[in-house]
Amino acid sequence: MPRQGLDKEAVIEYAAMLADEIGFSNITLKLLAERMNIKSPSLYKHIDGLDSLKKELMIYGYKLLEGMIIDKVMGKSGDDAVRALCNAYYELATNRSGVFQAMENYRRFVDEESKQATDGIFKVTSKIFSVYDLSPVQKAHLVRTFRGFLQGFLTLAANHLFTDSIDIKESFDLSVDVLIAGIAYLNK
Amino acid sequence: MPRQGLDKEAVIEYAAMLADEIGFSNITLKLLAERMNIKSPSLYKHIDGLDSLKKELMIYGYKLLEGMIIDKVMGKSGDDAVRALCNAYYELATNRSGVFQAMENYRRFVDEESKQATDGIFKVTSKIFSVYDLSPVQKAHLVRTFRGFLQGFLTLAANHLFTDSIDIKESFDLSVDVLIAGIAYLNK
DNA sequence: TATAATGGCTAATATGATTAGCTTTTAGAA
DNA sequence: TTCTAAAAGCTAATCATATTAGCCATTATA
Repeated sequence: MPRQGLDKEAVIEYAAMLADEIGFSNITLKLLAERMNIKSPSLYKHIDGLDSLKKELMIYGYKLLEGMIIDKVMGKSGDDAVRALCNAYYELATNRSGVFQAMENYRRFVDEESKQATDGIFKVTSKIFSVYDLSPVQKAHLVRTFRGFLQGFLTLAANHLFTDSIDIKESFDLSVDVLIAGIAYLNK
Repeated sequence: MPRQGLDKEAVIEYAAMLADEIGFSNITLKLLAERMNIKSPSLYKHIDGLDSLKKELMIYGYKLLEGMIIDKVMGKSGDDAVRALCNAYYELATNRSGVFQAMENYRRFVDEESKQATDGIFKVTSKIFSVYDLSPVQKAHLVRTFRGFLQGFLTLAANHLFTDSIDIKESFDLSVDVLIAGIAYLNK
C-alpha cells in the first residue's frame, strides 16, 4: 500500500475543509480519517489528538484571515481601509464558515502559539486605525470594538440567528458605518 | 434510599452552575450526575440527553438575560437605557459565564422554542432603540449591530482571546460609547 | 391499603478518542 | 545499489462517556 504525502499541514487543510462542510463542532477524527482515506489512529502520526487539532484550526483561521485582510486593505487607507478590513472578515465567515467557527470556538488553549496568531490580526488592525488621531490605548480598545462586532455579528449571521428577513449584508454595512462614524467620538 | 425532589428545572439549574464553574463545553452527564448525587442514567428521567440539556441551558440563558435587561433598563431611556442593556449582557457574561457560553451554542438548535427565547431579547432591545428617530428598518439593523457586538466582544473576552493586558471593562465601555455615538450617523 | 406512576439503580451497548505495538514504505548513508 | 533507521500506515486493545433496557423501591393517590 503506497502512501500519500501527508503531513501536519495536509491534515489541517483537510480538517478545515471538513469543518466548512459539516461545522466545526461536528468534526471527529473518525470522519476526518475517512475523508483522508486513512484510519483514525494514523492521524496521531501528524497531530496530537482532537483538541490539539482544533487549536491548530483556530490558528489556521487567524493566519488565513490575516492574509485576507492584508490583501484587501492593500493600497487603501482611512475609512476605506476599515471597510476593507471588515469585508475581509465578512468573506472569511461566508466562504470558510467552519474555519471561522474555529476562531471563536476554541477556548481551552491560551498558549504562546495562539497568542502569536491573534497578534498578527491585532497588528494589522491596529495599523489600519493609525490614521485616526488616537492614543495607543484608545486604539487598542477600538481594535477590540471592531473585533468583537465582527466576530459576533458574523457568527449570529452564519447561524441564521437574525430571524427577521432584512438583508444581512445591508445590516453589516450599516453597522460598519455606525462604527466608523462613532470613531469620531474618540477624537474629542 | 430516600429521593431528592429533583425535576427538569432542578437539573437545568445544576447544569447551569456546573457550566459556570467548569465551562459549558466541559459539561458531561457523568459529572453533572455526580454533582447531583445520582447516577448518569437517572438524568434521563428528567431530560432527553446531553444535546437536549444544552439546548435547555441556552434557553435558560436567554430567559435569564431578558429578565436582567428588563431589570436594569427599568426607568431609564435613551443612551442610558442602551448602556443599561449592554451592562446586563456584560453582567451575564461575567457572572454566569457558562450560561453565557450556552447562548452562543444555539447554532445546532433552530427550533420554535429557541426562536421564542431569542425573540424576547429582540423585542426588549428594539423597544430601547425606539427613542431614537429611526425608521423600522434602521432600527432592525441597529439591533443587529448591538447584538453582534455584545455577543462577539463578550465571547472573545470570556474565551481569553483578547491577549493584551488592557482592561476589558474599559474596552467595553468605550465600545458602547462609540456605538452610541455612531447612532447619530443614522439620523441624518 | 392497594396500585400505578415515578425516580432511582445496575447492566449492557455504541461510539469515538487514544494508546500499544507491529509492518511496510521511504529516505538517506555507506 | 544495498542497508538501515525513521516515518507512516495498520490492527487490536483500552478508556471514557452517552445512551438504552429493564429492574426495584419510593411516593402519591384512588
